[in-house]
Amino acid sequence: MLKKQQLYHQLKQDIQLQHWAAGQVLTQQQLARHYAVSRIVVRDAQHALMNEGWLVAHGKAGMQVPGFSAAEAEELCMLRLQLEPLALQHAVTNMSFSQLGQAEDLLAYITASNSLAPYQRGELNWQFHRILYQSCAKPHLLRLLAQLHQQVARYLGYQEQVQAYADTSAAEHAELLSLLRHGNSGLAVALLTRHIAEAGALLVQWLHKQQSA
Amino acid sequence: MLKKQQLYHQLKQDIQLQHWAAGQVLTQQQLARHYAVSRIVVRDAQHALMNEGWLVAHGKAGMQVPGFSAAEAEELCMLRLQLEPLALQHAVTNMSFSQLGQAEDLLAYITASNSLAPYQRGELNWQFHRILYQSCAKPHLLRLLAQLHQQVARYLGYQEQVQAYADTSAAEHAELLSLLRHGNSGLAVALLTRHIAEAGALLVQWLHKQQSA
DNA sequence: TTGACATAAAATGTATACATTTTATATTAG
DNA sequence: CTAATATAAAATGTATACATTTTATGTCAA
Repeated sequence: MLKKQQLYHQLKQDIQLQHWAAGQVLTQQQLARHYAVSRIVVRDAQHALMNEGWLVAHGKAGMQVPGFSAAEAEELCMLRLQLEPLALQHAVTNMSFSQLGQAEDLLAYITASNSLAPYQRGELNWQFHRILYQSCAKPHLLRLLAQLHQQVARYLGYQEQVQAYADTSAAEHAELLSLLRHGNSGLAVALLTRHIAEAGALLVQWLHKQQSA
Repeated sequence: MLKKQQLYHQLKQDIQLQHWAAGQVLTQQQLARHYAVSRIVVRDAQHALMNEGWLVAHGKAGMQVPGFSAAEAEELCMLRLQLEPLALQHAVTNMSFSQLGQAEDLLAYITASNSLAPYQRGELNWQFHRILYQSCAKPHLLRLLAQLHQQVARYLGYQEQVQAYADTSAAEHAELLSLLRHGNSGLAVALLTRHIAEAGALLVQWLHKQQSA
């Protein structure tokens, strides 16, 4: 049941795994034949993925698989940098210990599971951040951030070094939680800012190297 | 032809004109019967409007017409405040005189047409701002801003005082263009910030009065 | 009366069929 | 040979029909 969700996830995964190459134009019929579902389902999945940046409109017919660019990654990182510290700032005043606990559980789970696909790791990472921002009580801000992370996620399958960075990231996450638990919100926001900038810089740098190779 | 676009605009307008009241749940069948189109078309229009905040998901079936709240307006304004000065900052370095000219033409048109519906006025206002931001070369930022303005637009039909504020707004727009034309980007960004904050404060204040009445 | 359960009604998801638009192909006039 | 145009192929938009899920209704036992 719920073929729409199924196809949505399948198609997203296949794009990430480069089963459909960047630049390729995917038509409704093509996908409907390939996945053996009706075009209606394909249409819905395509629209959903377009809203999340996994596909881009291509003239009148078909949708195109977008490529990767350092400039885009840099833009996405800049937007995160502009919005996430703000979210945390508004969230700290209402944050509960139960939320901190949730975040700690998730962090423990992430560090424990050492064989995650980049996609899953990215998703869990976003869930961790979202727990921290949740209590900011700004639904639109949270929605924009969710979108941004969706689009960043597109790059994660690409980024081999995620593994190497995972330890640093987890350590910073732990420190962030510690600062929040002790009510040191100023330092927490500063650390978060540095954390996002760092991850973004690594990704952008890596993309530049790829591009020149 | 293109019934989808037609229904999309019609439904959006009918929501803004409160033909469909806030809180009401709109089902596919209901709308399909009312507008005499197929449910497929309704589905597409509903999804598009949901992505823009004109409708919100309502459990498993139907979509709900959202209400208005000062808190939401304040949030939207805060996000504009956080992102638009940034967009202008990145845009000024690449801005061309032809773009400034476009903006001036649009401003002249807006001030000349004195009998615009709130909806049209809001749309033109966004187009003016977008011209200024265009050359920032940050497609995702521009997309987020377009979304934000879409959602702010929902409040414009509501705001009677828009007429009174129109003159102030136009004057500030003119001053903004003047500053940009003379390369005074620092002051331009500062003015833009004040401009957005001002408009937001007025709207929020007005909503609070409405709420208490 | 209340609550659980069976049943009917209604709404949405999905597939197929048809209409329209777009795109590619081939043909012909210049 | 080029360019414009007519024509065929393919893709999307839209409507209808069917399947599944959800929601409301009503009955019956405790």
